Amino acid sequence: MPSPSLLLRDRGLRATSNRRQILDLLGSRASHLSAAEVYDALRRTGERVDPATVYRTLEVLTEVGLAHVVDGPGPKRYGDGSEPHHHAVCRQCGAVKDLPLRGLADAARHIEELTGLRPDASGALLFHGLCGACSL
Amino acid sequence: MPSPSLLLRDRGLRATSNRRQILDLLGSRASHLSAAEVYDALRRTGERVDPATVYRTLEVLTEVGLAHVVDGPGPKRYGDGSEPHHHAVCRQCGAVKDLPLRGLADAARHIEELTGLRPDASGALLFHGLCGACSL
DNA sequence: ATTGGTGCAAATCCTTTGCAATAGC
DNA sequence: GCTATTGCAAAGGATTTGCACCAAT
Repeated sequence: MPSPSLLLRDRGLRATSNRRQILDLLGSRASHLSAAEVYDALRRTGERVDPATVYRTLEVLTEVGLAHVVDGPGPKRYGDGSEPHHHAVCRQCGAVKDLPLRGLADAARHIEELTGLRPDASGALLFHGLCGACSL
Repeated sequence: MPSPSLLLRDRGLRATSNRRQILDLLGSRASHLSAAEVYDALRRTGERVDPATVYRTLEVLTEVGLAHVVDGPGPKRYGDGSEPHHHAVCRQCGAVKDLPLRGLADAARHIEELTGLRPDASGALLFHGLCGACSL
């Protein structure tokens, strides 16, 4: 795994402290994080950061493929940009789980043929339902 | 197809003018509509409505299964509550297309076994990508 | 030195909520 | 008549933007 600084510079982005830390954070967490959660986590480490920068950084990381977004109820959630994968999202609390399924690639291709919608590089399929905690 | 009034009363909801019109609107449009679009459409017909009522109505219709929500970039989009189906969402403009695919039900079941996430009655799978207009 | 990034503050977009008035049953 | 539903106004959460300063290359 290349260093955060290299990952950034390879895509024409400056390797600032904020960006390196956010990249680290997304890579180290199993769960997906909202912008607010990223902000809180960075501040807890003593980093001087502004919410606006967190939003801008998450956006630019997503654009260059170092992160990915998952839409759902509440705020958007962000995950790292490593291997493409699919997601399961709780319709109530917005929690996101990764789905390491290859099988769905066929379904995705099928959909592309039908609709002309070009699949994302990042996880293309989203599964909606109620997570364990919310279905009690 | 039962009348809007009946659909509503069967679920314990009062059949108000707003609700009937919103229900009609969702049923008559092929595309999915944002709350703002629903509001505009109603006002154009001369109906006296408030945005807050549109939001409340769309929420309650979704709760009782007469409508369904699709999360994506920008505002939430709402569609009718008829047969369960899947969706394709443009990551850029948020446009929603229906996918009348039965085949994906297998994928959904597979995911449920793996994650314990219980599938929605409404379309459970979301496909993300760029629509024709946005990929130019 | 240049230019991309950042903090700060303000603005915007989308949505929810409290409450008195109204309309469905 | 009782109570769900509405309009209005105000608040709230999430995100974006303008701009002067700062820092990575």
